[in-house]
Amino acid sequence: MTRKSGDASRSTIRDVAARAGVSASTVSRVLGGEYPVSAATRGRVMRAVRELDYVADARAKAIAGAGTPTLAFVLEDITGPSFAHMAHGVEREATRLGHLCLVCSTEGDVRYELEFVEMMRAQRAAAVILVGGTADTPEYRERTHRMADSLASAGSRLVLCGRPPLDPGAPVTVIEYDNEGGAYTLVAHVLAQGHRRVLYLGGRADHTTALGRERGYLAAHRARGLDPDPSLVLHGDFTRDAGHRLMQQALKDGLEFSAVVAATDMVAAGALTALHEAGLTVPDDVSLAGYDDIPFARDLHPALTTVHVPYEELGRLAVRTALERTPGAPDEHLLLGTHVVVRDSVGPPRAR
Amino acid sequence: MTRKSGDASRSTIRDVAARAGVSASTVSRVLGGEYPVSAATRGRVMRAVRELDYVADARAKAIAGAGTPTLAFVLEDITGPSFAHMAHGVEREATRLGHLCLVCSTEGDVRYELEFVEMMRAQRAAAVILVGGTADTPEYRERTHRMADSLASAGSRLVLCGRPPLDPGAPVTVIEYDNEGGAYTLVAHVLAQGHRRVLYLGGRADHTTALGRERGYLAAHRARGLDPDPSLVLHGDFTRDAGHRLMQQALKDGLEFSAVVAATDMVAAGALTALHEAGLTVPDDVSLAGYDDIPFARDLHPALTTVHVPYEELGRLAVRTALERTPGAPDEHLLLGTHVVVRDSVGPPRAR
DNA sequence: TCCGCCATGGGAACCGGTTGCTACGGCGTT
DNA sequence: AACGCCGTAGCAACCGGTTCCCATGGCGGA
Repeated sequence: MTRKSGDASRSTIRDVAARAGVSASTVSRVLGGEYPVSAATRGRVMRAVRELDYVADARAKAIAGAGTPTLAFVLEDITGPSFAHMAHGVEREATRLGHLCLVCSTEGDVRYELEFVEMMRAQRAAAVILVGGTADTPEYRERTHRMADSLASAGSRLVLCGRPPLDPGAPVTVIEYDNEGGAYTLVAHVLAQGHRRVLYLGGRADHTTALGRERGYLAAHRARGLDPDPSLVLHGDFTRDAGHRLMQQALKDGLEFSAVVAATDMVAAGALTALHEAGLTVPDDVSLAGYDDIPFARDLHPALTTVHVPYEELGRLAVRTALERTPGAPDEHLLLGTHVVVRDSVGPPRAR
Repeated sequence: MTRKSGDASRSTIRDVAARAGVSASTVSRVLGGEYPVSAATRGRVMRAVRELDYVADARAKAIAGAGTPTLAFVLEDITGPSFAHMAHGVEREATRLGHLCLVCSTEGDVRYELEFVEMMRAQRAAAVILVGGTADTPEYRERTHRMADSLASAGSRLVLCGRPPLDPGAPVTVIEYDNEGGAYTLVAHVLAQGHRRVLYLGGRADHTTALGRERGYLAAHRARGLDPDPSLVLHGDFTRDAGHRLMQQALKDGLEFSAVVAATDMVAAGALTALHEAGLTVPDDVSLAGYDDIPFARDLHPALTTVHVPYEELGRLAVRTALERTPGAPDEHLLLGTHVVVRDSVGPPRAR
């Protein structure tokens, strides 16, 4: 059992003090660096620190007022590319600003969200960031509003990142992107090619992100004086499997359409495979578009026309905005723009 | 400024005690739930808690011995699909076991790793999990060995997840998968189709993961009595862009090969696009294989033959093994199996 | 040579909790 | 009616730090 030297499970500041022959306050000051300490004393202390391999307990520091601030983010599933990019932005900016990051995923079970936020409040997180869309229900709004109040009254802050605002009055920072606008532009582009029956492969029917995109889909139709056939909007979730399944079903049901807009690049990928499997070619037989512009999108064949969303920037802004906020200030609400990336998966409909 | 009720920035247990007309210890006991308290007292305390919207400071609890344990993981970039899946496994298992998760990403800058681990040690994390491969240098091994000792002597534990062990003697838990074996089987499969010149699109030349796969590539050749042409192994990183660039370059340089094995599905995706752009078809003109089996792989066209790695399981095992470990026990080293999933991107070479 | 100041280090209170030990009061026994 | 027990709540010590405030000692200046 000859471990380096400090084999006592954990040494405290008093152990260091004893070994250096000084008081605990002196050790604290040496480590703090702000207070004048003689070179000799500093040397003795540092040696003791090294010999004991001592690191001050961050929790004790925190409680005493010093200590690294912490920030928390909650998302549904880190595995989804858009979530991952937002998380990445959050994490990068947080560590740039010297914050630690706590993370939880809810696996889509909305009840966990409440629980997690409560834990984060107990951790005295400087901000709690809810990343990505969610199922929107009156109960959700009310619950989340309460969380926002709780957090605010504890000097913390609730941030909605990639999720629409709650009812006005909730003390929240909102960083979202123009979800509906992106879909609108994308679908307008598809319609401009001459398509009249475009299938929409949506996410869950009550999901804020899916709904926003669906609204854009509908608005683009109406703007052209078109009345979209309700039977052309299908719901699933945001996975490639959902896209695959939905597309197969639509084909099997003999739905009539000349273009497909998927709620997500992932969904589009699954749909594309189903199309291929059915012997259809894109975009000659049917056009296909996605949403998110994940790196993979250009490697599909044909390269996927999609909407670019600045996910990472979204995450960065979420933390920056929340952390730099002055307590009295009005609630911020940022709306980032999106743009469609035209690649090869959308073309004119086959002449009939 | 009429916020709910507790607009004082944060209420302490003593505030609650005062409001309920009891002592702080009583409040603690009511909240703890283990100690007998009369119904009347409990009621008064709970009311005060509700009115003040009180939550006990988790850091203070932790320092006092109660408190939620924490676990930390460090990875290069959450944005990579394989990292994301491991992270997901870690996070899920950690919360299942009632642990909080701290996360840091190093952005490939290995120096951060040390810094982060030190912070995690200060946080008294129950375990620190290093997720994914890394650049392997003598300095890295020595540094990491020291981290392991530090952590061990503080009652914590260093876990290597998806990364090979250090020199024996380092107190580490290692959960890795058969990186080399997977590559061996995959390349053997490619060679069995009759290919003799297969291009290897590798990651960074000193990266443990890239190297393991490269070893498998070489071993498979040798097992067949083949001596692979060194000019056929190219290095980049694990992104689709690297795959795209490397493939373009190889084509431009007039390298001769009938199959391509990419270090990663991402790399394969970029390579596939470059191949398409050059007017080549897969697998008729050239075969292509990847590694990782990310969900997207089957949506490439043709569907990608690749090696499946149980990433999520890897993450889960990392935390379970580390947390369930009994202090005296010998160091664990788990090696998970991989298997190749045969899809449509590998075929016999074109008859010449 | 004496005085006073400043540099330096220690003591103790405090951060916000938990918990062992003790004291008190009400109840059931005999 | 007196005794004793038990259920309940409070005091105080402690977790591991930080920091305010004060004491001490060495030095320079007059």
